[in-house]
Amino acid sequence: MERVNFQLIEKKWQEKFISAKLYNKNSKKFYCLEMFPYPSGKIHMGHVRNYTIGDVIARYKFLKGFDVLHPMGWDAFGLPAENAARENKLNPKEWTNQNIKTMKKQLKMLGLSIDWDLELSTCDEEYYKHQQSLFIDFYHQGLVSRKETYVNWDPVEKTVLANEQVINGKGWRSNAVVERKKLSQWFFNITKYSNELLKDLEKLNGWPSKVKLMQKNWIGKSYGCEMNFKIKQLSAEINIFTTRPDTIFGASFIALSVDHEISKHFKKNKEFQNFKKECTKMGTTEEALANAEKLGYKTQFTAQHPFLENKEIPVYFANFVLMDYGNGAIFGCPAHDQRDFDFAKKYKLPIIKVVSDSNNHLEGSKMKEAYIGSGKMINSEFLNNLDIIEAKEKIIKIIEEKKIGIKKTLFRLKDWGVSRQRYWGCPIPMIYLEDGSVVPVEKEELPIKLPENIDLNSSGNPLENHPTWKVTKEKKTGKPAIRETDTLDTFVDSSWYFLRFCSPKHKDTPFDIKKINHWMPVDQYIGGIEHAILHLLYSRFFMKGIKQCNKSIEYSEPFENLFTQGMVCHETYKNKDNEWLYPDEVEKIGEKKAINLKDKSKVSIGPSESMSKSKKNTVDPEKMIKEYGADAVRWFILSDSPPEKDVQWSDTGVSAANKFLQKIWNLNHQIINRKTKESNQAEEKQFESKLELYIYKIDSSINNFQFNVAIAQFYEIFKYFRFCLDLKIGNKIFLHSLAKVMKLMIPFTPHLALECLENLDCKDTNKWPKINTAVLNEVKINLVIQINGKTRDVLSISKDTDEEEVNKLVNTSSKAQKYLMDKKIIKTIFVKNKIINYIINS
RNA sequence: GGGCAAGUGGCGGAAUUGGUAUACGCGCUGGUCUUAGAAACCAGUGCCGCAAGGCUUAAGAGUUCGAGUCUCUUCUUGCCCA
Repeated sequence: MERVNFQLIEKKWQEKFISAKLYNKNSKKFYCLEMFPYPSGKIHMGHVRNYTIGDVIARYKFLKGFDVLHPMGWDAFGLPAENAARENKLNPKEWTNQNIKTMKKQLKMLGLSIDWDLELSTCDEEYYKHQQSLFIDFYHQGLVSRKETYVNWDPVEKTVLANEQVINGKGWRSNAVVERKKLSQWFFNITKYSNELLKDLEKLNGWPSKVKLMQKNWIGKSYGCEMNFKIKQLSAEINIFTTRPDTIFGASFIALSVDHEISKHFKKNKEFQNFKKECTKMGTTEEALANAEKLGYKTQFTAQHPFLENKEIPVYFANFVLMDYGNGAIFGCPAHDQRDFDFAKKYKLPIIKVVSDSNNHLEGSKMKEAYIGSGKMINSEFLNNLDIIEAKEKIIKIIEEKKIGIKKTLFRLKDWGVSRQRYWGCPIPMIYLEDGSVVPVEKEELPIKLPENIDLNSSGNPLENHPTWKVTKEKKTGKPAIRETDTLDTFVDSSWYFLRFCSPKHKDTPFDIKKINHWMPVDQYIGGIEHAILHLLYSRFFMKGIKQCNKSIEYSEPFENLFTQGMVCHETYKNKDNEWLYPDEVEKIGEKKAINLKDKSKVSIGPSESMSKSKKNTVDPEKMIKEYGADAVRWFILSDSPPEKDVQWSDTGVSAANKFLQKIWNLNHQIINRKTKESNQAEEKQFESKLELYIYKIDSSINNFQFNVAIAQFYEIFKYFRFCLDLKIGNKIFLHSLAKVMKLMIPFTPHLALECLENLDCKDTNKWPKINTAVLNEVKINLVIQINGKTRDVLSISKDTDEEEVNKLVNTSSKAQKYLMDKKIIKTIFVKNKIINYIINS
């Protein structure tokens, strides 16, 4: 058998793929983008899957005649570089650049059709300089502001933690109990676009509905009203917000945030101050608030119920009310809100039922939990008998008429806090003057560079600790100033990189608007589902913000089509001491049995999970490429599962891929050396039309992102080729058909396909074969004969045979006649090209 | 607790969108070749049955000439939000 040396042909073709230009044909554009990687060290199988899928699409579209933009870059800022730098005594920049070098080499080994001339890295001054410029533009447009908010504060690391860095209320690294701390932070005012971000989701027909739903829920539009409550003991009003004004007659307390302005009356109250301190020990996530024990501090104040003259409602401070929700004040209706219910139970407040639950007629005082479903209003004066939606509308109308409140729309979405007390990020281009004012730096001063000599070993903010970096002057006036020492959240870096790719070397401004208007929006964006909310939402916001700054930009949504691929999984292994083992430390000796290679002891096999370093269930792509070849790795990662679902990595699977590709190579040789004695037109025609059918199926499978189905078709095609080798088919037709199929292979296994095509002396390797739809109709189809809905025989007939003809053919089917003999046919159902079903008396 | 998605052989999965269920791959079984193994090739492989045939898409019901696909109920799993 002829065998191919994959190492050799891969090297040969990869040299031609470098800086692959898939454009300049001046035809329709196609921007194919995969989410760029974080340069963590080496590529992992998740990258292999992501970039293989992208490469199939890019190469396919190119062959289909599009001008394809297919760039790659590096999401290069971020905390791991600082941690690694501390451990390895390396500068974060060096560490990052080393990783980029390694990973770039590895990506090239996969044979991707990437135009490396467009490469960018977010930690390059040439990139972040423009990001600082965008920040200043946003600032001038009112899209950036500085606000005081609560953050998760790690008292040991002396830094702010993101929500995902808080694990069980403790810092992920220090393990210290996280505190709630008020800090002045920079924000992007993403909430200014809440409505557009929600509304424009409807335009995104090429997005998975799952992702759109997640974004919709995240933005969380709801409506309710503001309402004023008079405080009896003060000449003051409390302005509350509620989404359930219909439950006003069930109100039994008012709960305030400890930061509500009423708290000024308790400045000297020790008990209250202790309570307030207690509240700061809680995290800020919604989940933390929901799960925490509800605590309150009762004030001496009471509020007048707006509709019940004789009713006064006690006022509490409560730990579950935050200033940034509504106005830091709510009214509590225990019967119909679980948090309020918990609170009322604890402080023995009345529980008044105002919505009837038709299945459960319990008194409020006997309820075990809040009822939050729908129903008719009860105990609610003029709202009685309305359902809750009608009641809500009616009460808001009355509140507005009485001028004690106003209808309001509320979004769950909060402004995007971007300040990070970190070194390895984009410096925020703002300065603080001595008079207390905060101003942006002049654009000609950009980039504000990170200092090279930095101490990362002390706690606190490294830029703040730097002896000289923050000391500066205002350019215009020469007045002394202090730089902002926080850096930007790395999500900012990835919120506009897709724009920079359109003109990555553009000097004076972040991008060449003409280029953007040509290439944008991204026609196909491909990445992990884990970015369904934040990255994609921030990028959508940036696109809208950038459009606000540059009116000549023609697009307000960055990603036309989105594909979210599943993860790569592998079994997990543990040794007898319950420690994780890597797959290559283990030998499998059966389906569910494995031994430790080191000492032959028993290994327990755990469930297959998403590959992660912590569970050591990873395989090294580079090793796999060296062992089986890049084409086999690409082939396997696409073949085993639909791309949107998780895939199980299997060594036997990739080895099978390698064997199959060898067989294709061998078959190519067989066909080149094939000699035909005679040819038969009918057989040739059948051969050609069947191939057309396969080509058609592969084409539509690629279009539908069903790469696993496309690959199954290839297996069938080559099986069919082998079957036809001995038929009376002229070799010219064979060679021509083979070349066609090898072209279809280019997106999947570019090295092998191009090498074979070269051997076949095929010149136009940049064109997808044209599908001959006329031939498709000449293929024989299978028509099923059913009797009483059960399949009894199958007819192989030409397309569009009519009922009369089919009936005649049924008469020749002995299998069918067995059931039809001596029986009366009551009814016949005939569906052209599909089925004939006879209903008989049985 | 709410929302969404999904459940098909030993395993990964396919099914022209209501028309032959189990394509294709892995694994397994038998055979050819070989001193032997590996590789390669050929055949078989949902379940019951010697066979004819019957049964089968998480479970149950319904609509239909016909349901993996549509509707309802139940169960299970995954993801997101709480």
